[in-house]
Amino acid sequence: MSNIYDIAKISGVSRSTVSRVLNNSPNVNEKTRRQVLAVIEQLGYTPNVAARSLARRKTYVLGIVSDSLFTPYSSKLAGKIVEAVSRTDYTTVLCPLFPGRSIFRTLFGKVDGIIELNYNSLTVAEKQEFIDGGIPVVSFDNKTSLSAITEVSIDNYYSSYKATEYLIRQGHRRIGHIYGAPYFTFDERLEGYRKALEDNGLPFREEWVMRGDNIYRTTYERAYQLIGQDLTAIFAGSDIMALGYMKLAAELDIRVPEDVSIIGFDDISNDSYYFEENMDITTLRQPMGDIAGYIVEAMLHLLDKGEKLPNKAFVSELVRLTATVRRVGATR
Amino acid sequence: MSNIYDIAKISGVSRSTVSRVLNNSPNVNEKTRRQVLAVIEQLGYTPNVAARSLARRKTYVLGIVSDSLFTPYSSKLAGKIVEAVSRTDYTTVLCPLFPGRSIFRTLFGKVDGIIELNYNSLTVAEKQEFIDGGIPVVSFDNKTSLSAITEVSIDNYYSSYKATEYLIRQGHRRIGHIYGAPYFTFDERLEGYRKALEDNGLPFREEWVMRGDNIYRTTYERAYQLIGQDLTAIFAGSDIMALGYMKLAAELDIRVPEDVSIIGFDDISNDSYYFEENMDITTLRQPMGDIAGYIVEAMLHLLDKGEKLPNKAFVSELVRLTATVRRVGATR
DNA sequence: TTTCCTGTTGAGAGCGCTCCCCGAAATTGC
DNA sequence: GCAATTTCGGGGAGCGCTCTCAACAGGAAA
Repeated sequence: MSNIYDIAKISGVSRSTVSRVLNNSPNVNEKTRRQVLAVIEQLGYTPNVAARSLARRKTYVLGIVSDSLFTPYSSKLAGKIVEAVSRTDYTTVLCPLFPGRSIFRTLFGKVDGIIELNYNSLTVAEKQEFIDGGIPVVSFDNKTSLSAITEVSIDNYYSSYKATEYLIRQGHRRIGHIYGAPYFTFDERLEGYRKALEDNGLPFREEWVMRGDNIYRTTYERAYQLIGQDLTAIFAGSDIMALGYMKLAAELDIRVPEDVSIIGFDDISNDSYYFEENMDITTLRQPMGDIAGYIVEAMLHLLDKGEKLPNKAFVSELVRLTATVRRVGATR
Repeated sequence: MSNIYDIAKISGVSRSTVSRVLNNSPNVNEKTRRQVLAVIEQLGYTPNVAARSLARRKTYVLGIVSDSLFTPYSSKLAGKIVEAVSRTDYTTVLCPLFPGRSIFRTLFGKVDGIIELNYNSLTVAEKQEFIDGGIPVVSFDNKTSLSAITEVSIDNYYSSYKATEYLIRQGHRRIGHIYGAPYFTFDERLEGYRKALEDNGLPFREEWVMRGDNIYRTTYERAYQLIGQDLTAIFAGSDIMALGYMKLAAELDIRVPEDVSIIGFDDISNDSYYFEENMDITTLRQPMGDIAGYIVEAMLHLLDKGEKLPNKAFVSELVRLTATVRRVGATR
């Protein structure tokens, strides 16, 4: 491994100049810069991270904290974040949460910033501890309203509004909803549904809203409540509930989408081994790449400029899944 | 953040002694050690990783390389590995594979060791490059037979043997198999099945082996081949194929396990949102925790002692999944 | 008593980089 | 043509640690 001295010697400048080139300082002659750059390229030199960290008193590590990192949804987002971060000077480290041990103590001095992925992975007190310790926090899917934190989320309300409106535009008048669980995500989805009906002069009817629990099986078992209502469309708070409903529909020879149109939420088509190719369902897909990009951007702003980017809620994209959906082909 | 000087000053010794305590060197008086330790504990001091790395010329980072890290199976294993590593002095970093950029060049100098997760995530040449560069490699589910690499895998052969034997013990005589794809994993599973039959005096019959492709839908479509054979049990090369078979069986009013017993492979019950509670199926579950543990142990041996631990193949555990299987309750 | 251990401790140098400060060279203004 | 700037490059110190080497007790051996 070559170091900054080698580069300096070969290119005939001092190590200070090399350092300036590395950190593209403006105070270096264009010719000198090119010279040094050439040598760096030729030797395949990369700055030693440890030395740099030590000198700059920064770790260049971002911690990704999540209480359920290895679920399909989280891991997909985590993957995108890792990828986005790897294009910067930073690296990421996934921090499993160990009960009992203070997360702040384990991480303080080891990371420059914290990215929190799932709802309430960290308590408000823990987040505050990081902020007080000078470690910026960016949260996904959390609503703590700590002013120092950039909060990134899904615009459940507007996404649901759009979905419902889409159904209305298709001519549907009797649209049901499957509510997930008393949790802000599902509340917002319900609200979007309600508002869209209202804005389009359609009544919101309690008996058209099935109170579910975001579980496939239970939804299937209780979906008869909705069947009797003679609905022409269902907007489900999540894909798994949409699938639960569809299972019952299939048994009753109710065809989708001929007899009833379905819109789900979250796009699990890539996660489920079980997704049927002959299904025809529309879902709201989160723009994971954009979300990850914004999370990282917000973190860099906090880190480099000490400046908070505004909170942002991403609107999900309405996508139709038909026989063309791809399935995870993994062996196991 | 306090440093080694602070600790030294407060406990009235030199920083060398503190360093010795930190690295529990034997050459330090028991009383002094306790004194220093007390101060460390009191101040909540943690050694600066960057400084240590710089001085020791080690990064204390292990790279996890995988071409499909964020699939349920891989991420589960990755999670266990991250957890196991976090109990050591090392940390892990997930390395997304960027086509075009040499993985060696991106990682050299940044990691002390490489853990390769999926089959052929790295080419043999790439692995060799790491080894030549002094970076040890531990591979999961790879069979390159590079002598420097500790290869950890599933004992597909013996696991399948056990599963088939289990069926035979249950009294089954007409046992079919669903083969996944021309890939060593499935070849070994087929072999185990064949050998178990043979050892128990049962004939291996080509028409009882369905040549599948490890895809749910396709398996469902082709499973009729097996139905006509009047089999009493099926050993499927993977759970998704088992499920595909079961779908057809259900349509034909063939009950599981009353009419036909099924054993799958890999235990996707925790991954699939769709797993039915009223299913009754047996599967071969990989001992992920043990596997991760051994991978990390092997890596530490390579790192600390420069000594390769033997390759190891883990036998899967035969588990019966019934209504009690837990489903991932995640919202999305 | 002197010498030699052995156990324990301290001091120095250095890991590879950044950043501050200062001087030399190049450029500008008069 | 000379002084005043500006631009550019070099050297020193230091980030927090480890590691080698030397030193210094105090006890055992001679």
